[in-house]
Amino acid sequence: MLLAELVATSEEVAATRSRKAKVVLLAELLGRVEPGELEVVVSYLGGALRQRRTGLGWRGVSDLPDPAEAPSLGVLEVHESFEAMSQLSGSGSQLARKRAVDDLFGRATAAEQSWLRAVVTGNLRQGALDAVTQEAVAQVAEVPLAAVRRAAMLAGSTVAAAGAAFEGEEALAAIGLEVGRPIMPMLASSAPDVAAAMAGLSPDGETEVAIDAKLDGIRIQVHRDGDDVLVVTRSLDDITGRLPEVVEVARSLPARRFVLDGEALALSEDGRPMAFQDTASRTAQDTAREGQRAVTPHFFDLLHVDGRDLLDSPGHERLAALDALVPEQHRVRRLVTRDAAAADAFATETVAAGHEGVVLKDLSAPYAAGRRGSAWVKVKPVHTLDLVVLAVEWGSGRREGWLSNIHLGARDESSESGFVMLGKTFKGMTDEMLAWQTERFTELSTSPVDRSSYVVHVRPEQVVEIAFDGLQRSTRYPGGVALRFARVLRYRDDKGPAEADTIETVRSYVT
DNA sequence: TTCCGACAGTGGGGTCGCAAT
DNA sequence: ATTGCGACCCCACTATCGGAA
Repeated sequence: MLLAELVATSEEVAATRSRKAKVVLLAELLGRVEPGELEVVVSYLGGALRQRRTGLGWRGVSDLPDPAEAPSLGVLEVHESFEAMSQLSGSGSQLARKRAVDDLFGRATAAEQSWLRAVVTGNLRQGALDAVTQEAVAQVAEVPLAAVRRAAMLAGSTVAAAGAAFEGEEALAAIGLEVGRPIMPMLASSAPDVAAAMAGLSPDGETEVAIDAKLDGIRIQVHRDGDDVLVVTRSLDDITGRLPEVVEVARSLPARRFVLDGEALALSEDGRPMAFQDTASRTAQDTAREGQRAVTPHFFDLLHVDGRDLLDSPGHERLAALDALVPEQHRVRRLVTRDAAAADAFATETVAAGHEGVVLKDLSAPYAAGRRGSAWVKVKPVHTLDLVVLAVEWGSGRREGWLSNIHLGARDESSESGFVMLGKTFKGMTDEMLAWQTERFTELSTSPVDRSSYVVHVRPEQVVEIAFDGLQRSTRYPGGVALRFARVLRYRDDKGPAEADTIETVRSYVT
């Protein structure tokens, strides 16, 4: 199959908003794949290369040769080209990579170049990724969509499930949980507070709900098969070598084969959790450094133990098995209750102990791999500040033409401008707000609003109420701190910049 | 007919290792 | 030794489609 055929389909998919029409287009292309191309094509349709890392990013594809007049590239050729790039390392590899890019992109048409660039940078915006591709696979292979989804979650990717889908429903159904093969982790939706979460999970007030402490670390899935241990992250990246303490704990547990779900966290000497940045630093290092705190596992679910699959078992059964396997010190703190007040008190204690929040769980629900269902609901405390907009950036994609991402500052008398920047945010804005702020910041602009620069500076006059999860150390911003997960709640026209919060107030939020 | 679950898109902060300078 | 880049960790929120109620 020619890359041009795939790119043409991608363009058609992007051109329609109907998801059903996208599925039809993708299915039509999938129906034309040759044997041996299936995995590459499925991956490309979903907007991803088959290589996990190529060493190429936005910079690596920012300076391209002139495009070819006519299409000639085959999808397998493209795959092999990226495969060769992914193998490059060591001195001179950047030059070799640059040559490979020039060669590949020089043989691509203009349309193919922009598609390749989008896929390399992970920015293929065609309104269809994994889920829509799965629908197309199900349609062409004439198997139930639910079976494709389940296989994809258990095999860890849609590509892995696609081959089985074309072999038929039986091959698809044969894909189960295998110890040693990562599955997509179950995710949580969110609620504004514990009461709302309880109301959703126990509407009658009679149903018991599990409440777990939500630890602010790295999600881990731990497989053990005899002496072999595998530790993977949320995106199924293998980090076994970086977490020897976790491997040790896994080997110490009284079972031979199991799959655990949990969170890895660095604790300080007093047992309180360290800042997320410290856990992240430790888990990102290839080898431990001298004098560094260990990262310890805290498990909250058990998916398999010694031949017993628990994925489809209700939560209370999985938790019972978890409690039997894992000692308390390596389990997440948990309360089971039907009492909303008790749940709320547990959440308050948990946050006071330095944790991120809580996750409330439906005890009758199975482990829904890869889904962000309503069975798990997270609740985190939210802080707010009134900050001043210092600049705005032009948006992209559906925000093209709108001033979107705003720069946030707190009052700071010691600084020359009177404000110190704490971060940016594009979150929480409705289309109506985007339209309003585009006009408002055009009025306030002190630099050209003509797109010659993507940042537009404004007079520091507009106050905005910002929600955020906490502070983090920053080397990027002059105040030494940055907001974590900042989002807009509303613009405040009842407050002037002189009434905005100060950097001292900001610093009073303990991280 | 209305409601709501699931997706995709739009980007934020940080950390590390590596290659080039 | 520094710097820029790529890859990964954490992620919130809105708009939209299409099936469920």
